[in-house]
Amino acid sequence: MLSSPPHQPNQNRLLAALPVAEFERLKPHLELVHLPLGDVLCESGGRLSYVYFPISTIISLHYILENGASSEIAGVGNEGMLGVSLFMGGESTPSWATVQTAGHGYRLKAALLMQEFNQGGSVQRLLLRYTQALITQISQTAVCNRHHTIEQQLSRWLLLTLDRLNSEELIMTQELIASMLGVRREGITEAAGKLQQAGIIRYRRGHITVLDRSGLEKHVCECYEVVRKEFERLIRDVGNVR
Amino acid sequence: MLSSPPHQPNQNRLLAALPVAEFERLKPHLELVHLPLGDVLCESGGRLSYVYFPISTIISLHYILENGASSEIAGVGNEGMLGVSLFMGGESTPSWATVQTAGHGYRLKAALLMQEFNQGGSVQRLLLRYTQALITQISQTAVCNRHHTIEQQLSRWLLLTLDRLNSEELIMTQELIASMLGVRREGITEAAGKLQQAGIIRYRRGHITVLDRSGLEKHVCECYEVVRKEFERLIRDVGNVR
DNA sequence: AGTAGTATGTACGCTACCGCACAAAAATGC
DNA sequence: GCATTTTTGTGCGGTAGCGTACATACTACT
Repeated sequence: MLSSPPHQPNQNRLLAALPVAEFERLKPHLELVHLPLGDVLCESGGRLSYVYFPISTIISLHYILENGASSEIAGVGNEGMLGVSLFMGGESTPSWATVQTAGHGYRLKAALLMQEFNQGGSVQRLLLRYTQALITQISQTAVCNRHHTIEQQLSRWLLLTLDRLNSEELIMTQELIASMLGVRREGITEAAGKLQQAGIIRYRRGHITVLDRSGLEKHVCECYEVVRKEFERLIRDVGNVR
Repeated sequence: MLSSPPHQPNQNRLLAALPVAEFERLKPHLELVHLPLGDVLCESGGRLSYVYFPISTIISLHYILENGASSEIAGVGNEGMLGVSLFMGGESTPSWATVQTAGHGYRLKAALLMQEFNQGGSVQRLLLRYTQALITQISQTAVCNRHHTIEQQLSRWLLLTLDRLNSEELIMTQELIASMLGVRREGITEAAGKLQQAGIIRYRRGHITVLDRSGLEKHVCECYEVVRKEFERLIRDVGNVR
């Protein structure tokens, strides 16, 4: 691996949406970190000492059931942050947070975020709007789990993941995708096989390349678009908030 | 129907959890309303002019898909409120809100709630904690949809509904329950039949009576308990918030 | 180059749930 | 009381996805 690409806090869309004054105030406290695949940032019921603003990493929020089964409820990429339960007042959640795609992000001491949040104003407004977008994502996951096929769900998941990366290629085994969607690995093999035969994706041992994004958009269920639009609506420049 | 039972704002646990000063300030503005079954309080993308604090009514938050299929993502009873999107800053959500159980509740002009919320302090803290509990409920619904049987989900749904009512009897057709859970009506007939044979419930045309609550608790998946505990933890007296 | 380990492909029987069709029973209205 | 409507019961073929088992192929290590 050659030298890392340059990272800047404003590559996180949430941070970038902050007014200049607040952004500059937070900036000196933002610490660039690399998050390796599979890293557990928060266990069920655990407390975060930092909040994370992904740049090139994706963090998965998921549940693990008593029988060992698991499901992702939402993902967090450069459009968002990990740690909303802090300012929501619960301090912990029953979900887990693990690194789904290795990469960089900025972290910020929880206490500092709370300090900003409690001043009200733009930071608070923005974080709450982001949280609402997260609620939409979780809700849509619930509905999609109920009514759509694995192939549709895989398409949704791929598009959402793609939107969070600048690349067309994801480092991701079928096993891992399966555990995100809460289905069998074989189910992903089959669905991915269909997408590959349609010329939409190509994959090889842990690497999935999307060849035809618009083809994927034709395969996906409505859930993708609902989530995407809601993020667009809710986390544009906070100055636009009436 | 004889005279209605007396209703008091503090029968809503969220209102009851407010400090006295804030409660008294809101009280004169709370308006008792009766909500009939099926009433649509908010369509997808619509805005609320009031927020609602259920007493004996239950409001269902649900999605309707393009193909007409639907699923509940969460319910709102006397433990909560309808309208979190207002203070979350989004003003609308892609979900619908309809009355699942007819009954009474208090409503409050959206502007007045916003005024209280924006003062920060206890009201804000409590509402955000409630919103986090709502997120847990939605998340657990997503996971439950994926991994548990109709019988388990029905049990979960019955218990959550019972907790919101003072009665052991729900006015509810199997058709309606099916559309909440996003499954076929026949699936509910079958699952309910099993519960009836086990002596746990009894039903007749739109009335379901729970005979053996602890039996139901043995049938249910873990999802019920996770949601219940999280509500307990998050919306006890707001004075307990550290 | 050979080997161990990991990732993917495939097959087969099984189950939960679906979609549909229709019968039976209970409530409602006239 | 009788007809209509609504709700619930039941049956049947179809299917998506599961659990299991095992084969194949790619990668990495020595």
